[in-house]
Amino acid sequence: MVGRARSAPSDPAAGNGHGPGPSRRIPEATVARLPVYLRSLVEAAEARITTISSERLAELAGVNAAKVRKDLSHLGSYGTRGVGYDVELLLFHVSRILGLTRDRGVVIVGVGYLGHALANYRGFSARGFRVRALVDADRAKVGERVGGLVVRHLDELGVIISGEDVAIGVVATPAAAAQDVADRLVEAGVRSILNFAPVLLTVPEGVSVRKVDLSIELQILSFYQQRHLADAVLGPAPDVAESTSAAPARR
Amino acid sequence: MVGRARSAPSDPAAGNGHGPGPSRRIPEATVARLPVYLRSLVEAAEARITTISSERLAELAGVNAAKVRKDLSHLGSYGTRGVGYDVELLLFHVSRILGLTRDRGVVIVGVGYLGHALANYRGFSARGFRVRALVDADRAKVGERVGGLVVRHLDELGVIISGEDVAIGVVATPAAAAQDVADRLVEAGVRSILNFAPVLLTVPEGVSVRKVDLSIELQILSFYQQRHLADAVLGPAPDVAESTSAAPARR
DNA sequence: GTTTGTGAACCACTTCACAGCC
DNA sequence: GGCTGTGAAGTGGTTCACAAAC
Repeated sequence: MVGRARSAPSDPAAGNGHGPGPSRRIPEATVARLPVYLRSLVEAAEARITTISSERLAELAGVNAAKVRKDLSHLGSYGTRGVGYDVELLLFHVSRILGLTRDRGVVIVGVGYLGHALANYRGFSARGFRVRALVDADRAKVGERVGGLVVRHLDELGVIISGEDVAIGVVATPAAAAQDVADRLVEAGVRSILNFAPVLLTVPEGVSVRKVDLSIELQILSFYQQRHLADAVLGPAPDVAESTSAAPARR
Repeated sequence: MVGRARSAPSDPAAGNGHGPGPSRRIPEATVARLPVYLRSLVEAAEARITTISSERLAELAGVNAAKVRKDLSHLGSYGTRGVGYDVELLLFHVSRILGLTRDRGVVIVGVGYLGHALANYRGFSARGFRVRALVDADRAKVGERVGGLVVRHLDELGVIISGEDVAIGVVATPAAAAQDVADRLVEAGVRSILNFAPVLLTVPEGVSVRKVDLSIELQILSFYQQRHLADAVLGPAPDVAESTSAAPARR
């Protein structure tokens, strides 16, 4: 999702591979899994587990153990052979790599049903994301109180972002407004955008966009469901099996 | 996300490559992009464009032209050399492959803020997804009217699913309830689940799960933002450049 | 004995580059 | 001349399998 041009072979920020500090380039696929490991580690810590093997962590995260080890090896060498990983230590390093040691301000643009849901979502604060402002283009909504915040007008975006230390912009507007909102966010200095509108946002280099599109997810499910039905009718191929992101078992 | 164990080389459902009907196995990555092409094609059709090149479609979809051609070639040979693709024809075939020619019933489980947002989301019906029922475990919410539907109790799930022709279940409950809800959906015959709860769902083989996790997306953005800041401080490597899912330009 | 960390093999996907067809 | 469809090459990611470390 977030593309990243590779840097030159001589990376000045490259670490030594086991000391503190981020080591080398972390693959995109690994980055996308770190939050999943983080969640599993938090669960383990809450269950008073102090040490965890790649095998067990893989199970909790729904991936394969070799992948866990390779992923974690990109962060440094924080495991102990014959023992496993110290949960608290790993928790700390994964958080650090993800940049979760400092809080990050979030502004939500668009206070429709989705904006309401996001403004009231508890999961954000748990990981250090603070919703600092709600903004809407509709003056009728300005002044309304939602999730402990007062809705402000879109035109104030610039002031809000510089004043409130906002790092991430969430676009929860209709498709037609999304590009304009993204432009304003970028203009105001936001370099990370989470887009819920079903449109392709165009942003300058250096700005990261991730998109969440309900309708696309349903269409993908529809494809596999249809194909599954076809298999059932025609008879599946000798070893056909459909599994899931959730079910690591691929036999 | 939706894993798919490869079938044996001798696939009985394999087509001939250009006639009607689905041809061979379509790569997962391609499936995930088809909805994006579909959206671009709808836009083109609305703009009265009758023919489109892979170049132009790539631009609209935010990918590279060779990828568009390879992706579309998996569906069959629906373009004309020297001309491009007929928009309506391609629209039809992409819809067909995705299984969007028939409507699909959706049940939303969990009528909190997110459930409300989903129940009122317009984007569903446009692609043939019909929200047929809303369900919640909280009896206080049962009977409430949301988005034109009356909330029913979770215990009625089985009856609702068989009675209303529901193909897809959307889990919009708190994390703690999600696995139980998924089990009930599967039990009732649902084979496609869209999960918004921040937990790993375990489902039997043959059931597809796709997950949408807000908090994970924010954490990924956080990683790239932090890394970006580090670059700025240390000075980027000679040809470092950060781009986006939205910006195909990778120079 | 157990479990990590990692080369090497493997696989899926992307991109190139051009033959084939309009 | 223009654009698709596709082998071939390239890239990134996964999985295997085992030596090293406890």
